Amino acid sequence: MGKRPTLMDVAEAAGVSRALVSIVMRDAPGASEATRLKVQQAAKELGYRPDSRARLLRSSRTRLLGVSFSTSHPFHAEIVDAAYAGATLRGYDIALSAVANGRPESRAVESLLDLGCEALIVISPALGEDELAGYAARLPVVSLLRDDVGESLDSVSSDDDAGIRIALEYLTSLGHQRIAHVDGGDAVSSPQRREAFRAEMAGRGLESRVIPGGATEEDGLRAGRELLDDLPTAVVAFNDRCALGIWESFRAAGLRVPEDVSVLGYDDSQFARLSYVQLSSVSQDAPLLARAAVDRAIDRLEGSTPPAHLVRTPHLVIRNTTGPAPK
Amino acid sequence: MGKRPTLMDVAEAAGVSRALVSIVMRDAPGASEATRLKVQQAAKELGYRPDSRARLLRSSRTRLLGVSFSTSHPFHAEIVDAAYAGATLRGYDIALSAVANGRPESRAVESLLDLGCEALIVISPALGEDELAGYAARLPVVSLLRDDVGESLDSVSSDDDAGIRIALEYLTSLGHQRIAHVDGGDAVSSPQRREAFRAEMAGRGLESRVIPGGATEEDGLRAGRELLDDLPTAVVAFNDRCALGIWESFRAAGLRVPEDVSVLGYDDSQFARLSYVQLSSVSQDAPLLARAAVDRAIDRLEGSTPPAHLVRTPHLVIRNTTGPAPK
DNA sequence: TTTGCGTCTTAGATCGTTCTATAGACTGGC
DNA sequence: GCCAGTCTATAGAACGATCTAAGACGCAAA
Repeated sequence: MGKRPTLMDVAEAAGVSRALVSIVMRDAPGASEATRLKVQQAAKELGYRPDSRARLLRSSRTRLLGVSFSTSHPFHAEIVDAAYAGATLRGYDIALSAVANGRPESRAVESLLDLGCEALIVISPALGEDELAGYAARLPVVSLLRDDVGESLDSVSSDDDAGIRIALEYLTSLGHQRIAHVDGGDAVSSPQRREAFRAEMAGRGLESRVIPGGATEEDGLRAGRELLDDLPTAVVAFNDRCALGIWESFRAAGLRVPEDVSVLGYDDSQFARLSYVQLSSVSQDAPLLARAAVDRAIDRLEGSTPPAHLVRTPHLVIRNTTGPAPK
Repeated sequence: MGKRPTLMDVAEAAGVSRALVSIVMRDAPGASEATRLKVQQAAKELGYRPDSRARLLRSSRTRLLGVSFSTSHPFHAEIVDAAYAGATLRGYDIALSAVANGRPESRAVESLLDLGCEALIVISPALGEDELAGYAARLPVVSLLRDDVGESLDSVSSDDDAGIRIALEYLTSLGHQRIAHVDGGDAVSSPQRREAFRAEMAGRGLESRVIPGGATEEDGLRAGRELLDDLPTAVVAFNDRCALGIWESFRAAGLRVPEDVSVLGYDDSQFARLSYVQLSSVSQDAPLLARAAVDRAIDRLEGSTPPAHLVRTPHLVIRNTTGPAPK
């Protein structure tokens, strides 16, 4: 297990100075084509890789974006995926830190800070507004999927009001009047969507019915059973997983979806897209949100724009679980 | 956006030298209780956090374990979760790198290398044996969930032969004779499980039937439809997601599970555990595997044990999708 | 007073980079 | 044939920590 080669080793092998090797490795101007080749050759032979710790330490810019995500939320993985793409496109790199069992968000964020990230993207932060502001005083922080984070942070989120509105426009246009909402319990965007549902229903002169739910299939299942007593013609779920639970409870009761009752999800997650599921859903478009968050972080870093709260409008993806209201 | 405070700043604030602050921050011997308190106080007031880049650069040991995982595989998230726990328990930290869309495994691994990780844990590596060996020549590499990686790497995997054997022991004990296997297509452990199935069935004097499948619900759905023509009494799926697809296809055809046909999954993933799913499954116990991989990496690092191939025996989790063979 | 020996503290080198300033080596214009 | 201007190459100081070796101090023994 030999030591890894350093700039110095390459310099000696190529018969030039350290600085010149550095110049070549960074593709910086100041080296002739001939020496460039010679150095690159030597570097390749030694299997040299620049030590990012040393590199990051010296250069004031690290070009590192920190992303904290949760292992228990598959949706986050889609975002991480898109964030990588967006960052490399703009010449930045991404450092990942997970919120896991026994590893609180604060720990995840701090480890990113120690790594020397220049900006932070926190997905669905559960931290308090004060703590977030504390971090935001030191570097640009973008909250993804949550917007009530105070004025010192950026946020990129999806317009829940619009999402619910679109959903209800669609359902009422299909003739639905008795529409229920299964909420997300104590999940992050739950209150927002619940209130949007109430307001929107009221605006249409319809009676709103809200059942306590949650973010998982289990929660949906429970809520769905509760709905059976007095079946609505359509249900708007807090998210897709919840919708699947609701659907399952209907199925178990011998009801057909969408003939007897329509079920609409939220998130347009991979679950919704499965060929045998084909759940109609309100799409937040994770990749788009991720790109927006990355761009926001970099813009804050490079320009001196003030924090902004970006809101994207979701759109409807109609599949097989919604249809005309039963007569 | 003020600069982050350094050791020097703390030293000045506390009226001592840099080195002393370093000693206090590391809890190293060589400082009196009085100065300790004074320094800690000053550090807290300035909001000082040691710069891990500088720290890592100087000290030869980084105590950093690199973990590469895939964003598209929810199962990996469970492993990452457990890996964090295992590493902190032994005083190590974890650096994460994802293989994502447009970010190949080699890139993920190299970024971990640049970060200064002392050992690597690669989950279900898709890299060639040669490339893996190349990395293994420089630092301990543990392959998780794949064991055909050559002699220079460690591997921690689950005994697929035993898993399939346990599954068939169980099913035959319930009276099943006509058992089909839906394989994983070109997924990593697929050939292993397929051959184990063939061998085990042959050993029992039963005719084995193998249907090409895959790792997702879609694949299961397709395979399940194929099975309908000549229905077996039990199906062993490549994994849980595949099993769910199979189940779904049976359901669509009006068949009851497990009364008409038993369906057995593999992985005991979160999907299998869902209350309305309750899929019987062969459990690989992700947390256990993750812990084993972390321990393996650290042992290699600290002792000078040679690479080993650890194999854990999976166990059966019986839920509601398997039952006695129909008469 | 000097020496010796802990304990506490410090200056200075070091890790592998990047960056600034400067030294040489050419060109070309007059 | 000399000076300005460009290009290439180098030395040496950062970056923010750790680590080694040696200095300052107090106190007991010679």
